[in-house]
Amino acid sequence: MEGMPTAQLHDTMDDVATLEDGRRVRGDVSRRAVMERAVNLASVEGLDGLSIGALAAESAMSKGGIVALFGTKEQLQLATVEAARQLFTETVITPALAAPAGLTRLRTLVEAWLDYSERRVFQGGCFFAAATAEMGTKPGPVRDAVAAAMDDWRDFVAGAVQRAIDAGDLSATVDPDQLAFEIIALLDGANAASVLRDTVEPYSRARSAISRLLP
Amino acid sequence: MEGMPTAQLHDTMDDVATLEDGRRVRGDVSRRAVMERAVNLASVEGLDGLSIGALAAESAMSKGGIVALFGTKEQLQLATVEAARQLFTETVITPALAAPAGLTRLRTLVEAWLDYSERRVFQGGCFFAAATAEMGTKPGPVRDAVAAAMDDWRDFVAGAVQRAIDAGDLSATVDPDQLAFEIIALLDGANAASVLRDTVEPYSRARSAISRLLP
DNA sequence: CCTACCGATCGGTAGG
DNA sequence: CCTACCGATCGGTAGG
Repeated sequence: MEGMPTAQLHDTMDDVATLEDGRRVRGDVSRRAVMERAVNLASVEGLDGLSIGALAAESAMSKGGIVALFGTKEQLQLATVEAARQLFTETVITPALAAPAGLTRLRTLVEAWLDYSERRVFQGGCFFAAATAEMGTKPGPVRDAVAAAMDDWRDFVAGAVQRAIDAGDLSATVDPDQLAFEIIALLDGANAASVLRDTVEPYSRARSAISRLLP
Repeated sequence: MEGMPTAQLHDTMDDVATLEDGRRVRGDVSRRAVMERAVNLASVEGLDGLSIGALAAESAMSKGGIVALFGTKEQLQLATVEAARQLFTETVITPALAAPAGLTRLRTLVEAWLDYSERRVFQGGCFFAAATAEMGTKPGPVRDAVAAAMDDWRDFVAGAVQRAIDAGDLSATVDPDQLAFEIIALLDGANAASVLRDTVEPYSRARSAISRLLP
């Protein structure tokens, strides 16, 4: 490992499969296994509540091992946000992109999101709703990473609306950013109410409100 | 508002020290001074991030002093939720009750809430939005207290919608619980986006969406 | 990846 | 309300 800023490189590279000394490869496998726990722990305890010691215990690993894999706590938090972003993309974005652009894609997107929240893909409900509330008031790289992920998500929804307008499915008078704001607010409202009260009823309310917006 | 706590009456009293149980009176004064800090600390750091030591430092008091005033950390958290509830009521509910029942009251309620969030009555934005996201996944008395406060709020909004229906301002086909859900989701969505990105633009989006719902 | 250890802070108690 | 103190846990380092 001498001279190689391993932890930094890993932040931007997932698949470093073949290396001569083998340690990097095992590191990647370990990283992925630990990340699965980290992402769920953080969705319940928060990104600040995600402690190195607790993560080590849940991963059957020593604290030193976690530190060796991820570096500082802030680097661990950033890796966790990135892992959550990837899981969110696979679960929500990918199914929507498989549907034809227009109203069909928008409806698929909404259903995929509601399903993602209701199925508790993250143990504590939507990871990013929790991270937004927690980090919104705490300036720094972690907040910036969460904000960037939320910007991407909002832009994706607004883009899907624009495509629906282009396809003639929605009126040209619709403001994509405005509609995206409303859809996201209703989705997040359902997630928050469902997690707090442990009911699925809010998902019906969100579905009903959004279907009025997407005629 | 009949159940006004006696603590608030001391505000206008000059000579509290002359009461026979002098320690209790000084305790009440201290409690309210500390609570002002606690509520803001918790809105930024979260209810779990609200530590006895940090609160003591911000209050120019010893840790032992905080413990003597509030007891365990859980009791401190419960007192903080209750103090936040009172401040929310004064800031949002009271102005709405001063307006005539019906659409006018509903619009006043929405404006009071948006103003409450934008003015950062709590340092970290809406206290209850943060508390909902944080405690929703952590069963216990504190989560129950947050959920009860949110239930009261939702019922109040739904009640205001029902009054507007009764007054003939809204169609009798409107479902008060559904409309309350949508209004609250849009308000919370504006709060979350504003805190995360440090913009006021989301408030305009919420205003525009809600005014479509309240014709 | 481990053990062993560091200073700081956590919630809470004892005694005044 | 204070000081003094408790065991546990925090993030992180050293050395292997």
